[in-house]
Amino acid sequence: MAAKILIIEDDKAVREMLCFTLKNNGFEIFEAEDSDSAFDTLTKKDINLILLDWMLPGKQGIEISRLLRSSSETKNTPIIMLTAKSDESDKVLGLESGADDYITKPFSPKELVARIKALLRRSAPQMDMEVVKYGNITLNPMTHKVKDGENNVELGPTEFKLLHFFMTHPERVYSRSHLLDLVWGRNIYVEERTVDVHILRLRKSFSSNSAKFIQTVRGAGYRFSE
Amino acid sequence: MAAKILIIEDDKAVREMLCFTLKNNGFEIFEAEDSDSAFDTLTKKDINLILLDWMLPGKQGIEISRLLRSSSETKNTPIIMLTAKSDESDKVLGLESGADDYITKPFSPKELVARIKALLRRSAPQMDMEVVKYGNITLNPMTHKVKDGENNVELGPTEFKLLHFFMTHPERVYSRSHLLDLVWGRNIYVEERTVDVHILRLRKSFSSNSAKFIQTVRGAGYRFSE
DNA sequence: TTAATATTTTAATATATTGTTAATATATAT
DNA sequence: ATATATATTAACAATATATTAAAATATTAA
Repeated sequence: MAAKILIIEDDKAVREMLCFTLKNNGFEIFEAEDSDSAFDTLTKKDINLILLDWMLPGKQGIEISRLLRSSSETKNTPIIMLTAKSDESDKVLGLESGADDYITKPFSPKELVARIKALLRRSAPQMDMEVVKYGNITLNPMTHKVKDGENNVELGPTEFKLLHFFMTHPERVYSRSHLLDLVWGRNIYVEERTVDVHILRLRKSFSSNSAKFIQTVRGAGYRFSE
Repeated sequence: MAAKILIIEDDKAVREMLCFTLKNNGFEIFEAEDSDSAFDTLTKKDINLILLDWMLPGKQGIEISRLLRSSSETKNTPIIMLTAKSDESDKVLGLESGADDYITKPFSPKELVARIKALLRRSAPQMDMEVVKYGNITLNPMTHKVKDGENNVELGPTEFKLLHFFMTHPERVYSRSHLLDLVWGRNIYVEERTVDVHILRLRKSFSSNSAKFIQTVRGAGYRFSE
């Protein structure tokens, strides 16, 4: 199934160029030239990724980005910012306002497509809203609740994401740096040992019977498995 | 085994800073201040990643990048470009000429290390992720699990690597020093007798029926065979 | 906004596991 | 029987992970 991409860009020429490139690469494209039509499309269509021009008239770019991040509907939809040439402070602002990646005009179609694919790949697990069960553990991504048998388990956001990742990717071993990439995100740079602490907290949150699923594989990383 | 990184940078101060940072993070560093010494090192050493200053005198940066990409030896070696502050057109040029990532000066050591690790991870051989079977033994590199019939077998990192090597290279005798090279890694010095101990531990981990595959070839080394 | 609160990250330290060596025992070949 | 190679054992060195606590960030509520 082709991923659905929404392009928010006021310049018609740029919009059509993007549209052409991305359709050629097998994506399904929706276009919006301003905030209103963007949110209109977002409520009607199930958009997988947003390409957002940072330079929309009247500081709309940053506003849209923040709105997208605060709405539960679009909270996890990846955003790629299109920035005009090399204003570094804009990039920082953009990433801080919730964009997942940025790309600077002019950019090569190849790079754009590569970044889109990378982002879609990365966001795939988070888009999963199915209830997941493993042993006595039940995790409900919709309600954001976790149960260990009959007991509710309180987890911080990171522990929740980590557990969700493990439960949707059981059995195989992930190194600390893989986990940072896959759970924390790719433009985040933290120490590898940080993972250990979150693993510890996850283990502490569960009964020993359930905690035993969270396994250390010495020299390799961690694994969620029986 | 430490990854080998080649730094190509004409400014001695920058080079030494990079060298210091990266050595502190456990990488093995080689330095070159121009194209010639760079290619000299590349032919002699088995370099895993290249840090290339884009701003080398006389457009050398782009030339080196293209040369690296056209030589079969270095075609797949990841390159990170060091660009001076935010010249966007250079970035595009750089990525198109074959660099895998770029980082803009000034950058934080943490970010640099994170990018290097991410790139090494991506270029790391995914090849030996196949499940291997021999007799009753099953080894799964993805899950890092080993079974002897129905029983799970717990192995330390070195025993795991040694068994994996044997299972993917059966029927042939390997001397102790050959095994040290191939399983432990090159330029690591340990006593040959160390191999014996790991062989012993491997044998102890399995039922006698499976352990018999791990065979001593007197005067020659060890062999994994029926 | 600011203060209060919660969470994440880092760093320091403790603990556990694994790796290496060396000493000794056992086996094999001549 | 002797020399040589491998197996076994056990000590301890080197590494990796677990744990704790404090500092840095982010979030929430007033």
